[in-house]
Amino acid sequence: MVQPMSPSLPDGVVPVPLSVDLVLLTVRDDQLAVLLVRRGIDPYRGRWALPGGFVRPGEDLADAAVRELAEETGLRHRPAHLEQLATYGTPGRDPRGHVVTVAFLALAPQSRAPVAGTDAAASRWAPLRDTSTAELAFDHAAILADGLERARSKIEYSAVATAFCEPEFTVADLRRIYELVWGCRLDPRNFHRKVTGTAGFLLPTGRFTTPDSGRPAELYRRGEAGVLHPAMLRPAREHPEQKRPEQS
Amino acid sequence: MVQPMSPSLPDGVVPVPLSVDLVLLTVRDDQLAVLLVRRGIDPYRGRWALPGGFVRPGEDLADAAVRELAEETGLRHRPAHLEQLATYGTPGRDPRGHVVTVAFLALAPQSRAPVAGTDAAASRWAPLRDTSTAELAFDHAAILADGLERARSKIEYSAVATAFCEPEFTVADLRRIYELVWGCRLDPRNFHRKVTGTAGFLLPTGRFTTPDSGRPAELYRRGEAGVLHPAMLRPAREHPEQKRPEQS
DNA sequence: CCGGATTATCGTCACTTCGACGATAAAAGA
DNA sequence: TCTTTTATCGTCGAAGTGACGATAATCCGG
Repeated sequence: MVQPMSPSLPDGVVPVPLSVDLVLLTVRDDQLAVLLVRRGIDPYRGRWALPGGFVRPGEDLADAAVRELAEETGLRHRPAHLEQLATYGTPGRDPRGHVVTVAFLALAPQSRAPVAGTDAAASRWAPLRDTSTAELAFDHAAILADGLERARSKIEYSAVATAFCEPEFTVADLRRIYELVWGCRLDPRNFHRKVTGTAGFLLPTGRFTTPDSGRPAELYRRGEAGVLHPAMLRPAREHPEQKRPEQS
Repeated sequence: MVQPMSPSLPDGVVPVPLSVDLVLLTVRDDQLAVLLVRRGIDPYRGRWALPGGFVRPGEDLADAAVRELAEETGLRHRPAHLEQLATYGTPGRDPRGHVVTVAFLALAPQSRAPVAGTDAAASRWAPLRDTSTAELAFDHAAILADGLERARSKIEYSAVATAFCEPEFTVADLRRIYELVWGCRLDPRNFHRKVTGTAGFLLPTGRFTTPDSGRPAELYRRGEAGVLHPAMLRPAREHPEQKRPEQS
């Protein structure tokens, strides 16, 4: 019996189909939105799902996520932020058998995330406030909920909220991100004090916006600081009911 | 052509061997320690590694982690805390080919984690302060580092540090956990104020220890609160050099 | 029984940060 | 000029924290 150069796997190991799925969030039309694709094949044909697909042999997980995103939605750019979310392997989550999926959370500004490439009907930005997540394929509603919760908690203590912003943005732009992700209103004066007072968070450019109304605001770029210390405090929910920010 | 009852996978999907690995931490002999097992087969035969093994068909990931822990080390109890850490799938991390592993972080008190069952030489508690992680098999040194960092950050804002403790413990016991996990000294008075002042963190039992020296301390149980708000603050490192707590 | 040693617990105080909110600045438009 | 709008700066009390003094409750050795 010939031994291969590299040791072989133990007997009885049953490999499993492994996929990646993405929760890609952006802010679009003053709403937090998630990218969905319409499934063209069974199971769940015609249903909306998170973009994703199967990992190829020898492919890194994050690479597979970026590749699937490009293939399914034609997005050219890497998302501004990409991190692993969790792995879902509960038996029965896929009717085709024991399929395990590694979910990623991605954040991108609207300018880097136009939906083009494949046909427009196959993918869309779903605003989160009025999307019924119950209709998503597989366990994607749960994955989306986990991704949202990760995003909500992560902007508390890190600077990833800038991943939603264009390269240059105002303090009000950033505040709107926090308000939409958290679903609450923030005091403009305290928010301004917090973000401009944290060393390394924002880099002033010296240039200003020319708004239709109101005083011009200074433009900033992301700073080097990856963490916020102390953390930005999410206002406590007074009531269990979801508080939404008002639309302008 | 006969269609099966459940839809089949697309052509070209190559399944991947999927394993689970555990970073099981405990406090033992006044030191933070991780459970390691000695590999009996190639690759890395004879090297120390994190406990783990391959996921069986139709098996849930967390179940696989608990099963492997029981099989390899004879631990009878579920760890007091078990959470998914991350999934590692970089090509080349396993010389046998493209093996993807889902890592878990587990915390347990020493009383629930004696190493027995299989032979003693096959598993051991490795104290973290003087263990060379460079000798671990596969990419387990990186997984261990990620698990440690997760534990360090998670005890800041959650009550999982009590997972290291016996059912009843003193404030000093809990403080020692924080000191060992963070590798620093904490002020006993401020720590006491913090943990007893956070509603729902600790439940007083009314009973007391009978120590060899010093005033008796009250015994507490874990409370219902899963989160600490505001968070317990980890002292800032003044210097990049690692500060270790002194031994008694 | 009386200090000393040891550890637990309570108090104090200066400092920082935060939430609430008033005041001012810089633009557009009437 | 006056109002509107938005951005930015200031102020004040409440709460949390780090540093550390004071007290309490147990040992042990005289």
